[in-house]
Amino acid sequence: MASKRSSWQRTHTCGELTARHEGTEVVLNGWIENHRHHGQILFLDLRDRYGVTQVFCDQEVAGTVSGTFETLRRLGAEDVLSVRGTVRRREGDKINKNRSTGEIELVALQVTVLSEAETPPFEILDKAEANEELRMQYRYLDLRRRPLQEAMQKRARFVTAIRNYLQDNRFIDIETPILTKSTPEGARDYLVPSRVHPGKFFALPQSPQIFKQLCMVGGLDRYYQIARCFRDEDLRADRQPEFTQIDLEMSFVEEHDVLDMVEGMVIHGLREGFGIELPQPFPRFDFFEAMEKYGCDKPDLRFGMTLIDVTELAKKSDFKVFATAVATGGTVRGICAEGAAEKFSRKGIDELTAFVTGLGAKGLAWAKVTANGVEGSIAKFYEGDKGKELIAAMGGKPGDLLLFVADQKKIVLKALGDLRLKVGGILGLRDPKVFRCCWVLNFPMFEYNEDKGRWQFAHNPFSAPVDWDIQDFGKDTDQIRSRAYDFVMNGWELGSGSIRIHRTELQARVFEFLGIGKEQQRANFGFLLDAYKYGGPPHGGIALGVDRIVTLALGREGIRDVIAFPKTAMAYDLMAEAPGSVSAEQMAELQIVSTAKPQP
RNA sequence: GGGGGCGUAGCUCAAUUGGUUAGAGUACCGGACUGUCGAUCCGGUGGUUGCGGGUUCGACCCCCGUCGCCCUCGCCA
Repeated sequence: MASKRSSWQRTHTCGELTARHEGTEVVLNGWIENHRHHGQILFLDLRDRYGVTQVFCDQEVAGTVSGTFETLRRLGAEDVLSVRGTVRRREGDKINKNRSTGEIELVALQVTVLSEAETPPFEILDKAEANEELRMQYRYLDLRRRPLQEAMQKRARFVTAIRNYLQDNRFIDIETPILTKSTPEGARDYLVPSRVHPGKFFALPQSPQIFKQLCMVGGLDRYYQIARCFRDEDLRADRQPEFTQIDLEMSFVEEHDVLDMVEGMVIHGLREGFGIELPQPFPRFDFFEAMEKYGCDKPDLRFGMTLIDVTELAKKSDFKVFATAVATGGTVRGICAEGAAEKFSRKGIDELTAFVTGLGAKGLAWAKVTANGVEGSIAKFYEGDKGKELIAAMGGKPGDLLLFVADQKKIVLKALGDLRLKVGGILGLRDPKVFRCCWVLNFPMFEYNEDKGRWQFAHNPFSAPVDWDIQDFGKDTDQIRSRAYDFVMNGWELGSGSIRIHRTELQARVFEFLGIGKEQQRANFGFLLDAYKYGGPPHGGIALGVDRIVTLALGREGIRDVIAFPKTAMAYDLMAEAPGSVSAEQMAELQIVSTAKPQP
């Protein structure tokens, strides 16, 4: 092995040399991170993926090849270097305690300049000082920064752990088409023109959904894929036009089979990938339960402060706002912020009030719990026993802050759900180093689209209803539940799945109910409906967003921070300058004409 | 598609609210320096103030348009 190594090639990495290598002769390769010149001696910090090692050079050291000092003297940041030298132990205050390699340095004997670098457009520092636009344009330089290196390494470790777990559980890694068919439901598709079928287009998959279900019909029994998905919608900090899912599907299962399997997978993946230990089991909430307790369908379980219904108490209240809300069919609910009375001044509460009114609430009623009762905006309506009754209902104790919203239920849940997160954030209860997972089950099957004036899928066209034998989807439509579930961590929706409809007849009736006619069914999903005619097994699965999981696990700002080559919010690749123009010949070959106005 | 923020030296920012030669730190270049570790000290190079137009005696600053980046609502079955 050693004989195959060229003289300039590294024997060690920049992260592994320690005091036990003292006296050995080694070769390191890496980038110059920093250089410090002192006349007769100089120091360099040499960086690679594994760490940073200080290189020392003295004009007069025995064994130094002539010219070594002069070469190092003229080099600068980001030049790529091979250094042969001797490992020397550092003593006393020469030790750098901030580095794993800080107890040694490499005394340079001979150097080879592997590549000289122009002054980079921004400095390669752990803390990103250059703006993100510039860093995306020179992403290959940004990738040299330790936070990105860490993200890429841990992401890979996480994905590998997931693969191992699924492999060990008899899942088969199956590739599904990237060139597939557009379906009008759901997100906007990315399209690819076909040359040999002029005027026809492939679509890039929004997810491998249909194909994984066909894998079940195909008897593959347990499928998984680390799958790239594409959606042409406007972007956010947590959305990219292409993103990665852990996609899986299982045959002959019920909800708990999928949930148990995925729970084990997530625990294994976060442990192996990031050293995170998740508390088990993950609580499982019914959709309506989650809405009632947390005011949202993706509860952040890092703290309590659940929504409490005080409608019964409000009914008999002298406080008109409460009484009126109840009398007009509304509800009154509140949250109890433990020990928060001191932390919110009148001005602070005014800000919370502005926050909830911005969400559609008419106002925010508040009360600080004291030893004697309550004080605050509603105190005069809650003197004596009434106040004690309210405090008891809210589970309050002296020093707590009670916040109430009275309105129609939908508004109350939204306002308090968001307020809970905001107050929790202000009180420091949303620690990014704490991780709490849960499941939300039995989502409504349909939701009413006001604009289009019709019902549509709330989740996924293939999710089975809780009641297999349901006959009429038009009756109490908003009460119909599907066997859909979401995986949630720290208030982020990280995965979504369901038990599927595996019977042609039921699937056809769901489509019909939504006004998707026979012809359209055939055109869009014909092959899936056909497949079920030939024996589709009961099955279900889930897809989890890899980018979001990694972002959360590493405590990063957005998913761009864990994607090697991300795009901007305008779905543009600043580095590759994609999308770009194509030649008239290419357009002609595809029989495509652009109607876009030429850009100056 | 709507709302908000930002755009000044390679990079990060400032410029007394419209005033005369647009500054600082850092990077870079040169010099000094035998123990630094974001070295220090001395000196130097570096500007189409995103772009186009307008108002004004005078514009980084005000107005209109435009481009780009970020956040957000809509959207994302």
